[in-house]
Amino acid sequence: MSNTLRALGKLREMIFAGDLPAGSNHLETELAMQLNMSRTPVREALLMLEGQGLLKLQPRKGVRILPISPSDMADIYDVLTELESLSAERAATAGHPPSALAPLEAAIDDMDKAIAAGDLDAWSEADDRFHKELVRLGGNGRVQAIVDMMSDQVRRARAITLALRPLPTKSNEDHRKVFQAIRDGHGDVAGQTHRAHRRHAKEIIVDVLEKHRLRFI
Amino acid sequence: MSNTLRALGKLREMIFAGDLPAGSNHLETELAMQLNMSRTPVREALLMLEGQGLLKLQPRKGVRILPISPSDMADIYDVLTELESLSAERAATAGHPPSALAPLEAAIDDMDKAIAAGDLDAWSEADDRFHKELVRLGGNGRVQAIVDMMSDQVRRARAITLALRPLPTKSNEDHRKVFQAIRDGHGDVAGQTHRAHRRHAKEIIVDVLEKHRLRFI
DNA sequence: CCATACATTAATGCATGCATTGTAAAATAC
DNA sequence: GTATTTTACAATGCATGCATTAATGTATGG
Repeated sequence: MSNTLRALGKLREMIFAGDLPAGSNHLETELAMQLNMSRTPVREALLMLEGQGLLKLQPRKGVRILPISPSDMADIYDVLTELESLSAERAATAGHPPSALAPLEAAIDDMDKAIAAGDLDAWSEADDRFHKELVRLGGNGRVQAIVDMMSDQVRRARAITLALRPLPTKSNEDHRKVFQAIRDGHGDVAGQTHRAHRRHAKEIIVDVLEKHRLRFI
Repeated sequence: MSNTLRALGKLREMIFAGDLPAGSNHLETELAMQLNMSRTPVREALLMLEGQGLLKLQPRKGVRILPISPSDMADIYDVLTELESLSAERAATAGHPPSALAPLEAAIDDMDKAIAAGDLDAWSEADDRFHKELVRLGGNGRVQAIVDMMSDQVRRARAITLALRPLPTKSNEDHRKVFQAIRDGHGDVAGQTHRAHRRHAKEIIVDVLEKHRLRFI
């Protein structure tokens, strides 16, 4: 495995773990020291991460880890809403055999269990799985790539927002409705239900972020 | 201006101009020679272009310019459809002053003129302008970035498809309907009209690509 | 004659060093 | 004391060179 890829992974971890907090600046040389390699592979990794919107290379000022404002989060949620809803619609009309939908249902079941147990981490993991599986079933590779990228950004915010908002006990009813629509081949229903669900979730998240003045995440 | 950015621009031009045809492979060293700079900035530009989905770095085989299959084009159109329709909806409810909508209407007028004159290039340019302006009015920066990226890929295909399909004389009626809905603040109408318009356009393009067996673009 | 193993070649991954340039600090003038 | 100019420093952009490694061709054995 190449050093560039190692640097890419490590830097992502460091960003998500908060070792490189949003808004902070870091010099290429320092990062290379920390990662124990030369500047070249680090620089290459940084260019990729810049393309993914996680940071910005600012000559002579170091790389700036980009903060996510409530308005950014609203933009991201809007993109996710549309692309996931499209995926739900396509998943419903793609003619997937019932067995292909099992992972989706499993994710919903796991969310129910996590809610019953009050386990935020488990819920969060199962929710990720649900959305990822939904998009996979949609069958559009570009949608998957975009959603993956945006989900990364949301994940940075969720660690904070999860603790600040009520456990989403009701949201799983929506997930189940979407699942049933997909299973029954009702594309329009699947898409519209998911869109409504997501637009509602967006309101809640953005509200939380604004109330707590969480400008930096 | 940095060599990396120059390389980025030049390589893009070369791809769109067909100097680097889809499916072809090129060595870093050769590209560096052609661009009259060292491998480092070329390599950095190539990494960015890889992130944008225009090519793939294949160790020991050179960079491969990615072809776009009809199925790829279908995927891209689906993404554009959803994100542009969202933009139309948001543009309608954003409370833009009428003056802000002038460029949009101008683009539509120019398309009418181009159709009347049978000028394919002028129509293509005005159509680009319409879509770009629509997304700008939608006010979501991430949507703009994604649409820009995907539009690049469509542009590679259009040079071919434009000559193969009938002049889209009817499509401008749809554009005008979308414009009116935005002007009148009817978000739902704007979004749904644009979505229907785009889904129709997708069918035509994908049909053309498949009929002509245009696997590589 | 075919398959497998080895050798050769060349492209890439990466380290390193240097020139450029932006920034900040210091000094000078007002 | 403040503002402006100059100077010095240091981070980056990029060229270069080397080691690694994969692909191709060759040779040998079955």
